Amino acid sequence: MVKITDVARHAGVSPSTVSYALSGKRPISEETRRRVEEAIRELGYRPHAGARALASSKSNVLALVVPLRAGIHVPTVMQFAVSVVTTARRYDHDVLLLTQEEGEDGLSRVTDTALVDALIVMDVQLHDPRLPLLRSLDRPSVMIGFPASAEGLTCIDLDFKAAGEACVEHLARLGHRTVALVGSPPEVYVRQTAFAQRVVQGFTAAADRNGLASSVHPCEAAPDAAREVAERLLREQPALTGVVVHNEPLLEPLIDAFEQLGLRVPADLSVTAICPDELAESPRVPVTSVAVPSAEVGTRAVELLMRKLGGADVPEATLLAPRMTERGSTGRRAVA
Amino acid sequence: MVKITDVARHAGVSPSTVSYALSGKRPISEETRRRVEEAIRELGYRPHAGARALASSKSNVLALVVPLRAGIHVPTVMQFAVSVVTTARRYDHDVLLLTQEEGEDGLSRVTDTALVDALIVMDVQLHDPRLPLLRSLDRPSVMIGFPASAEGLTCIDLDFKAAGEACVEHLARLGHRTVALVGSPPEVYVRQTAFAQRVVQGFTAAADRNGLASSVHPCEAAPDAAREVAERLLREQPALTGVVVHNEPLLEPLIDAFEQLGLRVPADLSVTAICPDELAESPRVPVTSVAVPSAEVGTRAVELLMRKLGGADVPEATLLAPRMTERGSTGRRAVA
DNA sequence: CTGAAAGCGCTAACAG
DNA sequence: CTGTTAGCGCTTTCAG
Repeated sequence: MVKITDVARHAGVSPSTVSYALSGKRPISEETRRRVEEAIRELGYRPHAGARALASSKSNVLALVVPLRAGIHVPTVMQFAVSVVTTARRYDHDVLLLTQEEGEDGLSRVTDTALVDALIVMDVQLHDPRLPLLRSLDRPSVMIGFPASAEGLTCIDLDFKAAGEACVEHLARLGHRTVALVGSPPEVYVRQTAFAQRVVQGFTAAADRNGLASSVHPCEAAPDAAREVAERLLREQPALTGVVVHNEPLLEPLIDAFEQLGLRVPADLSVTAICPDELAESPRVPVTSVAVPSAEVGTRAVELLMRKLGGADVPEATLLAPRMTERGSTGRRAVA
Repeated sequence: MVKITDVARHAGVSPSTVSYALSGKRPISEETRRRVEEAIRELGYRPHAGARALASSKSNVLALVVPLRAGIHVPTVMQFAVSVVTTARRYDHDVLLLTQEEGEDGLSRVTDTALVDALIVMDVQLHDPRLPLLRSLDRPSVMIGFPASAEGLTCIDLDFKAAGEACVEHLARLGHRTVALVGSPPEVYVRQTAFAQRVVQGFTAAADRNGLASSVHPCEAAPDAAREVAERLLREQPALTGVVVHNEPLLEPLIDAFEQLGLRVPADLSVTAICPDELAESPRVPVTSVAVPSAEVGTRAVELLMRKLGGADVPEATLLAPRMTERGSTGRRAVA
């Protein structure tokens, strides 16, 4: 293995000069830098990560905790993870993958052993048991999602309340008077995952504000459930002309179910969704939707973390404004 | 930070004794071990990962390279990753997540810097550009999938050829005489991803062996494509009564398409698939399938790696035997 | 069965 | 602008 002393000797300088040439933490003359760089190239030198971590108290590794549980949309998690890795690399960091399963012990383990410098935690609950731990840790963290109190922590996510509102406002503008929200599976609400509830809040508030009749339906992510909820909606709200779907796997089955029940989208029924853009684009009738911007959330989360690692202050809460794209699934309410 | 010397002092022993108590690399008296363990507990000691890595030349971290490209089934990748992390933890290892995007440089970076002890590489191509690198690396690796030559490397995957055969044998046993394979998107074949081609080989060989008429249809993973290919199949092979689907996202849309074309499954058409079990279970008609056992592959990959890290020899190729589960989508051919 | 001590390879004062 | 040097915290000979 070629080490820093080898490079130093080869370049005719001291090890510290090589180190500084690499880190840029002190000025190096043009000529010296050139010689060092050449020696590094010629010898194929790579600093030893462990030695670096030991000497500098920085591992340049971030931990990413991914959820496993029911009701989370796997491709979204994956896209998020990839975006975290990609962005972390731009800041010369790597990413250690942890599962939710390891729980709080996992978090303290990787921080206490100095394996990682900072943490990104996904799928945060309103009263997440990890909150006290994250507060007490000496290392910075960023949470995806919003707990009941973000005091002393840093959170980021799509503004799901505004997303719910945006969908309803859009439907209201198109003249719809009766709307329904088909939401996440019941267990998601029971766990008090903030984002699901915030969609409901936004949906309901906007409906009330606009004088729309509205109802909310948590729903399992199975095709049968789609059929069921579609039937129930038509039975209970015959005047229904606008639907907001916040349940990724259900989007297509639900549209199918409505069409099989004789409703044309968007002629008879306008459908909007809160979901990743790719998903909204794929159904036969592309769906007007508010994007769940996983990649952007991942990028921004890493950026926040980097600023914290740099000692900067960052806002406790970062809400990404919803971005709605009109596609073919919404239209003006047909006047009876 | 509490360090090993603190623990040693607290327990009235030397640092090396603490180290050995922790690693078990030399015998420790009952009494001493007790005192050390208590000191560790009382002080909340955690060994510094970097210091360990430096002193022992072992980071206890594995790299996992995940693919990003089109045509791969994201939930499968995710499930695999989770199983790798979970299994790695059982062996006291962590997992560093790398994207395919980083390419060969990424691999050499994490090994040269001694960030990781070993590598797991997914989505291996027949003539994967990373093969020479993996061979030259001084650290063990395991590849998911099979390249043209596994000489000097270690590979593991489902035996896709046998899987293709199993599907056809099953259909043949049920009396079907004309079968078709709806395969992965064309780009997957173009990239020469071995698994896709091996399914074709197995499918074709078994069909020929059983005297069945057969055809193969690579297919985009879009619902429209499902409709198209369904129509084409019926047009070109009117006698078709058995279909093998090796294209996860297409499974449901394809069944829908057949049914919309007036074919009942399994009364008129038997459908089998090669896909994760969860996917086969979810359609209205649960699908007889050969499981793509991502979790098992992940577990086994880590186990292979651990054996290699332990200096043991492992087979170059590990083919997991296909496991078929009969569900509702296949039946005896109706005699005309 | 245990201890002393020499590094592992790098960073960051400190000194010039 | 550069060099010297003292650690960072742990593992592992070597010695007993």
